Amino acid sequence: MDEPDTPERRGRLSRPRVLAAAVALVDREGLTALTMRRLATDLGVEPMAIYRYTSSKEALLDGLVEAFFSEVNDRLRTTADTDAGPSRDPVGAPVGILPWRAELRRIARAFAAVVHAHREILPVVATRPLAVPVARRPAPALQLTEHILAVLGRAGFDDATALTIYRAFVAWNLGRLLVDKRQVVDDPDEPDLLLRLGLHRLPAAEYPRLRALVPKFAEYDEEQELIAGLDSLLNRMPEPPLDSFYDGSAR
Amino acid sequence: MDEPDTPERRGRLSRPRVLAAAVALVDREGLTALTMRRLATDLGVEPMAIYRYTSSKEALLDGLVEAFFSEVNDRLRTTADTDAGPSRDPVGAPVGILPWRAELRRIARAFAAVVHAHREILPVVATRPLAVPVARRPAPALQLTEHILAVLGRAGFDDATALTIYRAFVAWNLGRLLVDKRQVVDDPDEPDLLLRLGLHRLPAAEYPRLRALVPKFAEYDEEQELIAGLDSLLNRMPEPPLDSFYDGSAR
DNA sequence: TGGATTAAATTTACTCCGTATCCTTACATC
DNA sequence: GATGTAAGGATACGGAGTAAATTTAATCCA
Repeated sequence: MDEPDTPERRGRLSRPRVLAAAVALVDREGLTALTMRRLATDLGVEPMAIYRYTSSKEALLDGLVEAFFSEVNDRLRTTADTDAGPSRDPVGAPVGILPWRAELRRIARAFAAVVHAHREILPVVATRPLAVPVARRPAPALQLTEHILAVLGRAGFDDATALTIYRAFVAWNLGRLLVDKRQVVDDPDEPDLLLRLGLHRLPAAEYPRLRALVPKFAEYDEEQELIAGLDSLLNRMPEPPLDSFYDGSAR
Repeated sequence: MDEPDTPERRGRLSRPRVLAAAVALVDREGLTALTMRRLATDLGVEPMAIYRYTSSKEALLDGLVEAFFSEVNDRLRTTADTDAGPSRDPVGAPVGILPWRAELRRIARAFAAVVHAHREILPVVATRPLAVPVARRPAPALQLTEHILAVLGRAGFDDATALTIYRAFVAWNLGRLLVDKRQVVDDPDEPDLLLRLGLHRLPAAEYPRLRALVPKFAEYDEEQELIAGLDSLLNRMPEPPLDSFYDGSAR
């Protein structure tokens, strides 16, 4: 009523724009800053306008998951670990080229990279599937699942084994990242290491080992442990009956 | 002002009582039902009364984590998988008796059992540590960590390896349970399997493998996969230099 | 015994959140 | 140009978390 009706009052918004703003807001100020009202302000719009592009706040969270997996898929499409031509598969450039183990490693790395690129996205990605049935998951998430199952199928695994591998793969990735991202430090501004870790709060009598080890909690190579654990989980999977078409390196 | 001042209007509340009510409420009606006001009603008290026992709602969530790990520890104390006398250790009955692998298996099972006993606790247990520094975690959680590190120390692992095992252990347990508890079904009341799974929502053209496999998503043995994966993660850990005092069965 | 002290719980009230409902505006179409 | 429609705005309501001040009841000490 007051605004000079700038060029496009109409058509400012779109689902991608809304999701992008939501992701940006969460990245900048954390999950608790993500409110419909705040997001509307960021978009220069009244709160209710957002509801044209997402039906509720819960749906908006699923939108974050959607954006997350889109980014994972993008990364898989563009950053091939190997040299191979393009592919028909919506996910993963070098389809059918990499042996299945290597492809799963590649996916794990992409997943981790996107998690690290968005500091507070992990809790959402880890917990929303507890509330959303498979068939209603965001398309990009389904595409990645489809891709993984396709890779395992092509490698020759039967259905049951493919699912077992899939579950182990997802569980390990999620669990690892949840552990990697756990907050260790108490007050990051404190210069003294002991105080920073809040060690004075851990009585040595009750927690001797913990007290001794906490200072080392953050000293490890995340990627190395991610891949090492993944390999040990995958190595004890029964080999596919007619493997080694794409993957001659079987253990 | 109206109530007949039943025996004890004073001293009705206590931290354990508040936490128990919170757990019960979440178990009965889910996490979203847990509001300060609702919890107060359940306790027969005005909302602000709760703040004497927890400083905020976030603190209340940490209280849930506290209650959770208490229960895990209780279970470890009382349900020994083996016959051994009592122990001084606050956690785990047969201290130093079980080889480290078996003890970790026992803990994993207890953890899973408690998760399954409280349908909506997992997201809280999985994500709160992302916000709470180690030194401020609830005592029961710290006790369990201490116990695990002690077991690994006694088994002869050096600090770095013990931490690596600890991280892998926690990550696997959390990840597995998050995957186990993912919602598969769309409408549980629908008698037709296809509709129940919402398969009509998954176009076969885009998701051929997914569509074929979703009906088998829930057909697996959770405990078997939990333990199998745990074993494969642990088996590739470097053996402790002077192991085999308690654990002669090393690989 | 009886007032003072203190702990426990209530009262009141404020701000912010999600969102239902209704309304206005501008564009596309004929 | 009338009309239908889609995008966004205005208004409003109930419920959430919680700060602050207050009442109530037990405890302690004279």
